[in-house]
Amino acid sequence: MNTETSVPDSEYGTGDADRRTRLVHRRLTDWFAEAARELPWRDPECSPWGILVSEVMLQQTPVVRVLPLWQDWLERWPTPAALAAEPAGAAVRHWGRLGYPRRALRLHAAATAIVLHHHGSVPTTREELLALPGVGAYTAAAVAAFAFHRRETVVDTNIRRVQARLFAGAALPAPALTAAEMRRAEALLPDDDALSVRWNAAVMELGAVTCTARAPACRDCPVLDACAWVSAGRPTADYTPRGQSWAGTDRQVRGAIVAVLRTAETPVPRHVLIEAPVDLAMGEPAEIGPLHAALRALHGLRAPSEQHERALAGLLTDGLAQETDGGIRLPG
DNA sequence: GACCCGTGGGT
DNA sequence: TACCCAAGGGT
Repeated sequence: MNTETSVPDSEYGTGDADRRTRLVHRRLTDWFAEAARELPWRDPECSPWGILVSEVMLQQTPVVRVLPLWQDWLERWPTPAALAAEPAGAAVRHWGRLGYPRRALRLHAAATAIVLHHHGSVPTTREELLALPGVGAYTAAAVAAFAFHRRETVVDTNIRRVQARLFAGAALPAPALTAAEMRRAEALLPDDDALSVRWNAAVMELGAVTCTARAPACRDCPVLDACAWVSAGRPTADYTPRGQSWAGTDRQVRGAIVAVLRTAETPVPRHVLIEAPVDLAMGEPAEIGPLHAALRALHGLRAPSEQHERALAGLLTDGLAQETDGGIRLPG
């Protein structure tokens, strides 16, 4: 262990945290200091806006797919004001295939709110952040902690899983976040502001790269000897997660429709979206345009146009699409 | 609390 | 192949 990156005992405080907790604090923050991935939003020069954008993009989306989009996004819209100056449809268009395009809509709305209510600067407190569209309990705490160095109880899926294993001896956390988990996370949070930020980042990182859901790399774990789950013989989870259905669902159709709208230069006639051929021949991806690629995604759906009608109606209701004289397009 | 919301890579 | 999973949020 690199003692140069080790945190002095004094920084851990002498409060009620017991010896084991302090040991885990030190092990994980030391491990993080040397093993952390160099992600651009972790750069000390990264703006709070850059961090907020990263947190929204990372909601339910792996880092590797966020990286290129985050770079493009920040170059195009380096400030909340820059994004707010554009129509919401531009945000959805440049969201690309990141998934959950409503996040782009909400990020645009958040940028607008930041301009209107915060003079264009990302607010610094958890409460203010929580009021922004698309910012929930996790994201508000994460931005307050990582952008503004505040002591916040950050609880994401990684932290939940690590703590379930390390302290509860369970393979997986409960299906939904519980009050008990929140209390445990609060109790584990180091008193010191700066250390608490590192702690949050470290636990999250451990869950992301080592203490993973599927095949945890316990060999590489810096707190292996303190892990209750390992001590218990790594018992399996006492429930089976419900899979996310997709094939044949409205979500699939919505995704295909938005994919068409995203690449369309002009409004798309309604009938093109509703009566998309379900038996469109499969072609070489390099030989077909984005429009056809999206339509191809509809292949295999037994869904009649009724489902397309429903999906489109949902998109219009959600503000992801608008109807004009010429047809359907992204919101203006 | 249950359910819905996209997309693609790993196993 | 089919299923699991990913720095969640909103209703």
